[in-house]
Amino acid sequence: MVEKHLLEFLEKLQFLIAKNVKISHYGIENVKKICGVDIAYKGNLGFSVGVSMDINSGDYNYKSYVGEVNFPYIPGFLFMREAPLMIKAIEGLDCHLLLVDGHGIAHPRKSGIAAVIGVLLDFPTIGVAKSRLTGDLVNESEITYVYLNGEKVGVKFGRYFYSPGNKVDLQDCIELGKRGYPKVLKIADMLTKKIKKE
DNA sequence: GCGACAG
DNA sequence: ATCTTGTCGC
Repeated sequence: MVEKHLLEFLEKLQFLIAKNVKISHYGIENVKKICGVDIAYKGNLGFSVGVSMDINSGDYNYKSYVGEVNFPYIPGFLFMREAPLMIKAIEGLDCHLLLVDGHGIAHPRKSGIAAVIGVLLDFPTIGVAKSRLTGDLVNESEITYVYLNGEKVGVKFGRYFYSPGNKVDLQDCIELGKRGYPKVLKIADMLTKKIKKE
């Protein structure tokens, strides 16, 4: 159980993170090496894996980190549960764009886990989620956007949601979404479950 | 009060 | 996320 005053405090931090999110076009068509991070659990143990992949060759290498996780999952505060271990797993990896399992600014306070990690590391990030957290879906010329308070904060391709974390824009998310679910995240997810079995 | 609710 | 076999569908 997490006290109300702590969540209110965390909300203040999220507003500060959101204020520091930089939305600008990155141009992911030029990205050669991309990273992805995910986590799997076994009780209170979290197994996070960060993968760095060469877009052209498909070659990749990864780093993992195991640690105890006690903060509960609370919609809107996922970062408190997963960001610490995710950051540990990806530090040192070589790439210029990081994909995070979860939302970016498609969040009630525009501070999803991909935005938090992007701002803390001052690095380009895009959030890729398997389901909706907030916002309304609106179709506009072949594309499904996620609207929050009259603003486009993400897009949906297939069954996945893509939203800016930091230093990228909606166009980058659209270009990523068009490629289908990122292989680097699929590999991270696979390694994450494999490692927890050992 | 009721429904929604990333992983 | 995780607990879990076979099974319906593209």
